[in-house]
Parts: sequence; C-alpha cells; structure tokens
Amino acid sequence: MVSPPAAPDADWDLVRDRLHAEGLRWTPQRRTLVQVLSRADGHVTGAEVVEQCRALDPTTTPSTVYRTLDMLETLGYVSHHHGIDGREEYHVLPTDEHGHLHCHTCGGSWEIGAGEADAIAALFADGRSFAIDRSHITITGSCASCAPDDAGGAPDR
Amino acid sequence: MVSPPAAPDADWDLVRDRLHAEGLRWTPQRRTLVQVLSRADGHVTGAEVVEQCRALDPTTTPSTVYRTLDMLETLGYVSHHHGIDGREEYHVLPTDEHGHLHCHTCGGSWEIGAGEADAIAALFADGRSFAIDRSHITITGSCASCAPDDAGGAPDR
DNA sequence: ATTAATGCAAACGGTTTGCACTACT
DNA sequence: AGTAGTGCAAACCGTTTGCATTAAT
Repeated sequence: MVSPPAAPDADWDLVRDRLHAEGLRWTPQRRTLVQVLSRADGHVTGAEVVEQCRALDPTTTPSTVYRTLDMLETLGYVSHHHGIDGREEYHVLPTDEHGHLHCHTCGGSWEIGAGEADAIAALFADGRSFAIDRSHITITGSCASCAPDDAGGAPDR
Repeated sequence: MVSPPAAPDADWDLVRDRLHAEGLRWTPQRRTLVQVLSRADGHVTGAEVVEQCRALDPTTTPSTVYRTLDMLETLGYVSHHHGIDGREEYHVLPTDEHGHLHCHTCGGSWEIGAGEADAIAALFADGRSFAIDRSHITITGSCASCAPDDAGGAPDR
C-alpha cells in the first residue's frame, strides 16, 4: 500500500560526476545530503532533510542544506513547491511516480496509476490546455478501508 | 464546540447574526475582515488578508486578523490549507471547495471546477473506492499560456 | 458589569543571507 | 593557489502567543 521504495537511485551515484563536470565541488556535506535524498522517496520538506542529514552527520547546518538543495534544483535533481504543511517540499526528480492518494484517516498512501494519471491529464488538457505534471498530483481523502466518515483528523507528516 | 456547518451559501451579511447567536461579538475589525473575505473570491493568503484589511483600516493588526480567521474557520466560514507560496491560504467556503491547478512556470493558480472534481472523484471512487477530498486536489503543470516546455530546467521563483 | 476581543510586542519556526574561514580541485 | 563551499550568527517573514487594555453586550 505504501509507495514502493524510491526509484532508480542509480542517478544519485552520478551526482558527483555531474558536479565535477559543472566545475562544482563534491564535499562530505553534499555526500550526506545526496544520501538522504536518495532514500527519500517522493518528497520531503526542507526541515526534514535538515533533520535527516543531522542524523547522519550531527554537524550539519541548515544553510548548507538549503544552499545545496538550491544548487541541486538548478541542476535538475530536485524541484520544490509547497506541501500541505506550508513548508518547502522538495521532490526528488528521478523518481517517476504518478502522484499520490493520501488517506487522511489511516495515513496510508497509494500511488496514482498511469491510467488514472492519463485520465486526469486528458481532463485538463482537453478542458483548458493545461499540461499537468503527473508527478505532482496530490489528492487526499478516505480510502476504502476507512469509513467514508470524515472525522476531520489532521493528516500526518 | 460549534457544530452547525457554515451556511450553504454563506451570506456574509449573516455573519454578524451568527456570531451573536454563538455568543461572540461583532466588532469593527471583524466587519473589516468579513468585508475583505466577501470580496476575495476563492482563496487568499493570511498575509494578503492582513494587507487588504490594512487598506480598509490602517490600524489593523496581524494578530487580530489571524485570530478572527481562526474563529471563522471554527464556524465554518473559511478553511485553510497551504498555498504554493508556502503561506497560509484561506479558502472562502461559499465558493465551493475544490483543489487547485498551479502553473510552475508563471506561478499562476486556477481553481479546479466542480465538473473536473467530479470526474476525478468518479475515477477513484470507481477504480478503488477511494473517496477523495475535493478541497485537497493539488496538481501542478504548465498552463496554456506557458510553453508546454517542461524539460529539466529549474523553474523560476 | 462582564468578559470577548483587541493591540502591542516579543517569540517562533522554517528559510535566507553576510561574512570570514575552510578545503576541494 | 584559487575559488567553491562551509559554518556561524543574525536577519527575515509570516504566523502565533502572553498579557494588560478596551469595548461589545
């Protein structure tokens, strides 16, 4: 039920070379960050990244994390927008998922299938020429096993 | 605590009576805020509300605005989640709730229509008995006016 | 007269920035 | 050596909170 482990993190092994190719440097801090990102399936908030990096290396500082995330975004490794908590949410790009369905009762998460994504894409393409980004579809609601009864609990995360 | 749902077509003119009915008070500040909200179609961020209230009444203070928005949410007049800027985004309820379409190139935001929400709801209801929450559909992509060019590059912002 | 609501100011949490220092190349 | 990157600390911004004061009822 929960989204499968992140995808081809093979790409992450190449970050180092990519940086060098760009004239940028490979540092222990960046190594830690990439490690964290490669484990993060889908998306994480900036604060979460900082926290997880600190778990691997207690000396991690927020400024370095944010600056590096910024650089990785410039290179196209991640993208960011804003999640439901109002925090920076980074999407790990290599993962080609089709968005998620989150049950706000049990906290479960399911991937939106290709067929479903296609249907949604068609809906907006036809209706208003909006080309949706399939990896950014986020929908919450109640899953089959949770009563359609919406107790209004706060979603996790 | 207070349970009756917001008036179906939440008439802002009735807010005052509703407050009285709840034993709450009608103040000039609340009048200003309701005025701003009644003009805001769809959604506004907390900061925008503060700003607009200040336009009508320069003495407006953030704390009062946020506290009142909070109260209005309890009464069911607005709901809030988080917008693309990472700020509190308040949804004025009478305007049916549904999700948003965000263009990650120009930063524009559009509401997902009832028909579209219905189609998506049907999709997941039929396919896997998942009852989506229409107010939390978030989809990003490129709008009609922005090049459908979505390749790797880093979006602006 | 009550007591809900306000205004101020300071606190907060996540994110950003200036600057001197460190270390990758 | 040269410059990209780091760490620190302080700044920022939107939002929240404590508390004494004001004002709607």
